[in-house]
Amino acid sequence: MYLFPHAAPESHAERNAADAPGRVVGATTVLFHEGDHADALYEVVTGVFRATKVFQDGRRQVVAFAYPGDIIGFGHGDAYRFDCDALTPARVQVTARGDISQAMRQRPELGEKLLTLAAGEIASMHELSLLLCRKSAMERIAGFLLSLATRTGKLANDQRISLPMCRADIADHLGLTIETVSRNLTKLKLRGIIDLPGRGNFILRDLGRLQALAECEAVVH
Amino acid sequence: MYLFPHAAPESHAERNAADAPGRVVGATTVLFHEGDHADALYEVVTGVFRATKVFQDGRRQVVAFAYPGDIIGFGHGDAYRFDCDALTPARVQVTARGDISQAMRQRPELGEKLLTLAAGEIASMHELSLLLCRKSAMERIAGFLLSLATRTGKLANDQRISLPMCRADIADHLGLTIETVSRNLTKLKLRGIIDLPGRGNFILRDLGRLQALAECEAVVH
DNA sequence: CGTCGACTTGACACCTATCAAAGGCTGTGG
DNA sequence: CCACAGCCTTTGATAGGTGTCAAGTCGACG
Repeated sequence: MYLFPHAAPESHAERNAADAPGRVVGATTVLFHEGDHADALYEVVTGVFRATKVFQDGRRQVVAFAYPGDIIGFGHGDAYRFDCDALTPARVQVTARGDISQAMRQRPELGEKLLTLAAGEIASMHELSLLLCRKSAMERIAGFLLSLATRTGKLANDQRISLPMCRADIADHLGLTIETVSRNLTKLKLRGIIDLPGRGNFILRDLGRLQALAECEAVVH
Repeated sequence: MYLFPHAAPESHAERNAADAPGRVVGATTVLFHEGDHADALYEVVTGVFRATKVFQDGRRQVVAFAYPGDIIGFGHGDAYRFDCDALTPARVQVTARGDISQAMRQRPELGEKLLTLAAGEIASMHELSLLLCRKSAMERIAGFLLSLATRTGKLANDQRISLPMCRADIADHLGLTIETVSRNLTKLKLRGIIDLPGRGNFILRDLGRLQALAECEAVVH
């Protein structure tokens, strides 16, 4: 289940005996800030994380949402390129970079595994760029909801799916505004394609029509 | 200079004795199609390649342009996820996946190098998603021109920079239309920020103002 | 010189951003 | 338990940007 079950010694500075299955963090906990020395990889065990890039003029982009099984920390040089914090209470497996290099020398097959994981990250970034190139807001939002359903393993009708991110996060992820996101979600609800039973959730009602709106294969990973 | 100088035996099916520094291909040569069995990595030595994803409804996205030093073929599973062809005459170093696995077992440090390259690919996909999230067409186009200047090592005024892709490629890369790309390039020319001396080239005239346009919105009609 | 494709330019409609205000949920304090 | 404050979300009106359709220009090539 874990990427490096033995790679990180208990004596590591960021560990303590209590968090055996990984480090436990609360919602809003910051894993790292842009510019921090990029010295670790994080494997999400439970919960959802958010990676955000803030521009000088105050605009924001949510580069990615990380779900259990995702690795956070690829694609940075010496310093992290964006901020990362937890949207929900969560658990992460932290592995120092040095430990990874060492482990790879001892277990060469680990390199291939890591490369596969990095390839998965590249694939999901491809998916995001495909989403962002869609011209209409409805296509992007439909595609986004489908990717959430897929990643949570609930790609079926009448499943309650968690929506841990706020409208602003969705908007900044898709290059839209809060209002446009809200309007289109309402439209989907009025058409009977989804339900919005309360904050933080939605329910798929007509998967087929949602896929038709997204109008492409909704393959994530 | 090359990633795997010894990894691929001369007897490999896709090799012949004539292409010592890599395989030579002409413009419009197709490296692979979407759906092909993904059995190789390609390192661009010279020339420019284009990775395109075509949707059922005929719309197209140019996922990436690959310049010398870039690796093509990360981020696919068993089958390639998009098409890839050459925009110019080019040379590529082809390495079979099997050779890579084998080489990694023999030289563990190669795994780290590959991982670094994959990280670079992830970083450039992040850049693309940042571009695509910009709301205005001018910001995206300015950012795209700057990335071209950077990648060709000509990030300075009065340098002639090759623009091997057509307007449609740029448009499909940035989620815009041909007309919008054309109009904004013309606007940049009228403002004296770039020159368009002929097809397939542009010249940076005012790097500072182009960077200002890419970073934030300063629209003067 | 003529044809063809790529590019440019123009007119208009639609979609989305923007500005504004109201509604609803949540947590806190009385 | 209720009232209130604050934030998130929804909804409305408007304007501007970009897509769409259409025509015209430029350059390459036979």
